[in-house]
Amino acid sequence: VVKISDVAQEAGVSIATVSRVMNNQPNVNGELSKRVRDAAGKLGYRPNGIARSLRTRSTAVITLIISDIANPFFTAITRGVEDVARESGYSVLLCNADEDSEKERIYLGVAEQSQSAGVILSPHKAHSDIRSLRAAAIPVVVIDRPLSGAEDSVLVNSRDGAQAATDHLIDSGWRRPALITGPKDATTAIERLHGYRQAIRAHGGLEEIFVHAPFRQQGGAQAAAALLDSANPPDALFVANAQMALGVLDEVRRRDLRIGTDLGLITFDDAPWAPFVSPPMSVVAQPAYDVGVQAAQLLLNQIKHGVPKEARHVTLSTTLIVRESSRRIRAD
Amino acid sequence: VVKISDVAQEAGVSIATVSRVMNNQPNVNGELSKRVRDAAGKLGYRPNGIARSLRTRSTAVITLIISDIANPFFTAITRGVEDVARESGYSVLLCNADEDSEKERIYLGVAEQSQSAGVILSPHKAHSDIRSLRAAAIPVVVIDRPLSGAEDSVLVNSRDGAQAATDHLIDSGWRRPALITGPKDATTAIERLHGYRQAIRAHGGLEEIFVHAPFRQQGGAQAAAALLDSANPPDALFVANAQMALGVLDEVRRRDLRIGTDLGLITFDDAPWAPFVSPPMSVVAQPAYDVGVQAAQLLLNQIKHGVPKEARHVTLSTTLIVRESSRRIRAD
DNA sequence: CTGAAAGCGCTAACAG
DNA sequence: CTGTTAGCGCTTTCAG
Repeated sequence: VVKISDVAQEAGVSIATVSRVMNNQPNVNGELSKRVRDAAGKLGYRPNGIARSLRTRSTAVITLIISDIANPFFTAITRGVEDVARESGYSVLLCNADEDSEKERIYLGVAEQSQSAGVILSPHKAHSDIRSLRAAAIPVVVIDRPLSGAEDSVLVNSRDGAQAATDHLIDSGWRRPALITGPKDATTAIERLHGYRQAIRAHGGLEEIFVHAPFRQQGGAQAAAALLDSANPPDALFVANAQMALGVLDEVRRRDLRIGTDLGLITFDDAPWAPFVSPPMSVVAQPAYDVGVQAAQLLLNQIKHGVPKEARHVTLSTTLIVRESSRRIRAD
Repeated sequence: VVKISDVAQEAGVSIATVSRVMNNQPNVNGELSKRVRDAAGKLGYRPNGIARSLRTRSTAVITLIISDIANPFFTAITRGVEDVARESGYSVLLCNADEDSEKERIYLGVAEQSQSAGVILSPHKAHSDIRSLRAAAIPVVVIDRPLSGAEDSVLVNSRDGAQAATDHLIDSGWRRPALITGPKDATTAIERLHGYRQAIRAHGGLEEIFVHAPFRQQGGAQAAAALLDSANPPDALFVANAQMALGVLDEVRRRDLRIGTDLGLITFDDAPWAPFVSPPMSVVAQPAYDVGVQAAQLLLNQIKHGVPKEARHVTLSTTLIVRESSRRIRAD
């Protein structure tokens, strides 16, 4: 592998000069500069980023740790952070924690040890351990699920969205709307539950029916099965994310239930396929791309101006998109 | 930040000893070892991975560069890679080249400069430049689209899959099946075109109808529009990936076409939503997870035993899954 | 404007 | 079994 001293020798200058031209610093004689570039080109010199990082204690990459790469919500976020990161010359390294605290811990470790310029984290559980990043003075912004509150965050108001969805189900004439939400220890799952409850309580005489399940297709399927098999099954389902919704759809089909007459359905997240399933799925859409954009901006800001003493929190809103799965069509 | 010498001082030993215990090397007195661990714990010492890498010229991370994070084919691959990488103690850094040669180039650069243990690449175009990785002696395996052939690869036989899909369309009674494939410079797009052509030619008297478009939802929509607006429109569509299929579905709906009577439809990739759209989508499924698994195994093998003189190529097969979108229902 | 030299934090001979 | 020491490849004062 060719290194800086090789180039220096080839060009007949010192390594300091090579370093200067490679970093486009001013104060270099034009002719020398050319000689260095030629030498570098000829030798195929590629600066060693590791060595540079060790010296400068910095890199131009930001680490994005998401909960589940198969979830369209997170992929949309990813695009958002990539778009703004790139504008500022940063690359983004994506880590898929896969709803697993252990994987998350590992990736947090590599982010730290690889001297990431900053990390955007969607914490798996409320007690993800960010301390080592703070100790290493690495900027952090938290997305989707809040952490201690001491760090910048961009969240979306799940609760209101859930309430709106539940209200909509009730207003559409469904009498026993149930909620399939995520695990008990996921903040978003709990927030969605709160919103659902508020709506149920606001209307009188309705029963709260809900079940916790993993934020996965399987989880949705099993939860739906449990609910539908119960003695007094719900007549409508509000599902807490798109992945689970797919599982629910599977279970619904297996039972030959007709959505719209036998069962109402609405889900969180406007997945790309939502308009095309049968019938078109009503959803409460999260501004995922925007979450990514704002998180990246917050992070870049920290990278430039240092970690702020006062954490900034931005909260985005959902929007209810009514298609057909939630409408009630009288069978009679 | 606390470094190795701080720990050494605290524990009253040399930095070499600290290094040894941190790396679980044998030949360390039990008592000293304990003292070091205590000191490290007390001080909150975290080894600096950058420095370590600089010294050892290696890391335990493998870089996976995919073409499009929103494409379920690639997310499935990702899982496969992660599962086997993790078993061997490697982390995987995911880079979304986003069907953009420039982004790909940048990520290739960070993989090299960050001394990645190896990279798995889904090349955007057939002439992606891998040379710097080879120069840096970084193991590479190529997936999905072939490169020069001089590197390990795991591909799937698109051509046969495409042929099978087209045959199926014809056998189902469609008379003017058209293909919507990817860009001209994408190998997979071309392979699928070849397969389509083979099928069309094998049956006599059929016209070849195809259009190239970006491997995106938008691309699918525009291609479908163009085809459907043409003087002599096709009666069936074979779409080259799941993303595009969503766009086609959109266009079909806009025109109020009934799939199954007005139009036959089949697509590459068994996306999670494929069974749930209306009507359930026939697909030719690629063994995506398996592609990831095999690629990771090949890579790990290279990392352990060095780059083989003879490149190994594995080719996986597709499987045709007939659901309803491709069946022809006589309107009369 | 250019070069010499001092490290960044860590590992790995090499002695002891 | 433990410590000393020489770098990994680069950036950056500090002199000249």
